[in-house]
Amino acid sequence: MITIKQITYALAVAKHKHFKKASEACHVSQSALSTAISELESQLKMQIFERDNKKVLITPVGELFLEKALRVKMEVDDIYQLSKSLSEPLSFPLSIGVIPTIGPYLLPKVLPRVRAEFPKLQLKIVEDQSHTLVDKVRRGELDTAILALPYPLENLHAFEFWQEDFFIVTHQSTSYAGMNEISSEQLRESQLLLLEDGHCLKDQALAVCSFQTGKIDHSFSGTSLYTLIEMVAGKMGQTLVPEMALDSLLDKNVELKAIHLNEPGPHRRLAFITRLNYANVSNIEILIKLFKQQLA
Amino acid sequence: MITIKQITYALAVAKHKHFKKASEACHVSQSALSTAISELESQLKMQIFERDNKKVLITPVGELFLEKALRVKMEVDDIYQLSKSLSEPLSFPLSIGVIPTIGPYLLPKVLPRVRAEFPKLQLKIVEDQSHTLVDKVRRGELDTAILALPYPLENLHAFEFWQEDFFIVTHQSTSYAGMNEISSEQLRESQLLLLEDGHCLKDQALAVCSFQTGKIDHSFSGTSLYTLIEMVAGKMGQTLVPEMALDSLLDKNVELKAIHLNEPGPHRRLAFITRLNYANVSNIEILIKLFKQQLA
DNA sequence: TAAAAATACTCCATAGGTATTTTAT
DNA sequence: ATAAAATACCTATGGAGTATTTTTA
Repeated sequence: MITIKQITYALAVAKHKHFKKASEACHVSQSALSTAISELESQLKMQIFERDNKKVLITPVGELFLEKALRVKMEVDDIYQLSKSLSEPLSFPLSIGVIPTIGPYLLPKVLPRVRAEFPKLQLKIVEDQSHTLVDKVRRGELDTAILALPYPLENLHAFEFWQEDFFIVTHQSTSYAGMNEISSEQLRESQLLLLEDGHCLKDQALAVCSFQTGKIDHSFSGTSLYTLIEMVAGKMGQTLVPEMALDSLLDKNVELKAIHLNEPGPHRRLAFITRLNYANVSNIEILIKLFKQQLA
Repeated sequence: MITIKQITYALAVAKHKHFKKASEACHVSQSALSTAISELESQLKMQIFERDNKKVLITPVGELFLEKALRVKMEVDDIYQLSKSLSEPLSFPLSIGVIPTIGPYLLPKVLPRVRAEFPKLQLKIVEDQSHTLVDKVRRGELDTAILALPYPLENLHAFEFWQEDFFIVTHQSTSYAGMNEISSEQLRESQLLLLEDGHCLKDQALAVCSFQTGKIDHSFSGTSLYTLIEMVAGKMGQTLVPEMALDSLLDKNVELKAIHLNEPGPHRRLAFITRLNYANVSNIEILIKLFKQQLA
């Protein structure tokens, strides 16, 4: 099997038309280069160079060989180039999954900064529900995904980077509207509007308001937080949204009021998940650092 | 420096998604392949595969690497292909120089056969005078050249393949026209028409008719045998042509007569010349065999 | 005779093999 | 417990160096 080294040496000889000069350019002895070329020629059963003590000529087949050899060399150089560019962090494609109750609110806050800091980074964002994202991460279709915990994760790493409380969004006309804090207990009698099945936010909301099962009208489950907010504006009940979503959801609905849900502990924790042996944890860590800075 | 072997192994792993199967495909042990991949990854400072005891995944950078690696592999395969095709003789480009007093008469006789026998052969034919061709062969611009000997050749191989006599072409109206043989002595009084300086045929003709110098009118030197024949047809004198040129020169000039020049020994010997260390002498020998068959 | 490539010879790095260990399911 | 990759360890090949020889212009 021929080697890249042989090819490199052959190209040097072709360039310098001189074995000694070529060997110096390759930082090896004349002997080493000479035997490498001989070996190459005998392996390929072709004479690439015609040489005597005065000149080095390239044979017609040598010309053909060198043409191909040069292309090999360039491709190999490309590989080294790739390797080098990777020593710079986040300079290669990264695919990130994100759930619908995080993506639209988190990414606009953080991605501009990411793009500014790592202009070479090619980001592929996939929005889907947690279970789909977990599958994709497991199968290697995604490098990582941003989920809201608690969520059952087996054999995956979770890199938590943020935590937040829930807020109850209600209409100004309800009796809750004057409150600044509310407990789940106080919501016992209210109509809670939730996302449809599959959204982890629904399960997390139910977990926080564990008493609620009877009071939830599943016929009103929404497909996104925006639709839920529209329903709240239509006085059909209350809903529960994560803190980071408040700004974009409420900015033009002046008749709506967000009330902090006063329950012990954070309600959801945001985390990057990866396979246990994912290659570029360091990049995730860099992203997390940036995310924290932007969210603060 | 990474090796083609490492690249081959990596491509096999990417294909089989399994180290053991890949190692079998490469006819090496799992251990050898495993260490080769590790070494490749550490040299490139990138993780190409993510592996555990159940699965092998390709990392995003691995994907980039493998893309380039595949191109390298294909180019290298091309080189092996080239090597293989060379084991078939005359399957690669060959440049041949030929002098004007040989080319137009010899090549139409032999090249059709050559093309039939070696359809892959790409022939580049250069027509020029001997001294130019010798230079080009020496500099490696031509693989070989077909010359007429005697000709001074230093440090070149001559592969003689044919020899022929000269004929005197004269007009039917001259006193020579009835003869079948003629000696140079009998030409002493005739007006010889020769090619201009630089054509070896002129020198060879002079050598055969060594006495002639006084009787040659250099103001009539021609640029090709065809022009000389036209001058003979115009009754301006006689000329001397090699045997192989007779057919095409005389076929429509019924008023001309060719007379064998009766001098001891062949008048010119045709030979391929090459550099002493030319790579593909075997191909020249194959050509010579074909040429002889076709000329006989 | 001189300049250049080839060769002889030695040494060391490394590729490859077998056997074993580690690891995660 | 099992399947798979990693590792330890040994061997042998081959690549690289220095010194020398061959070659031919």
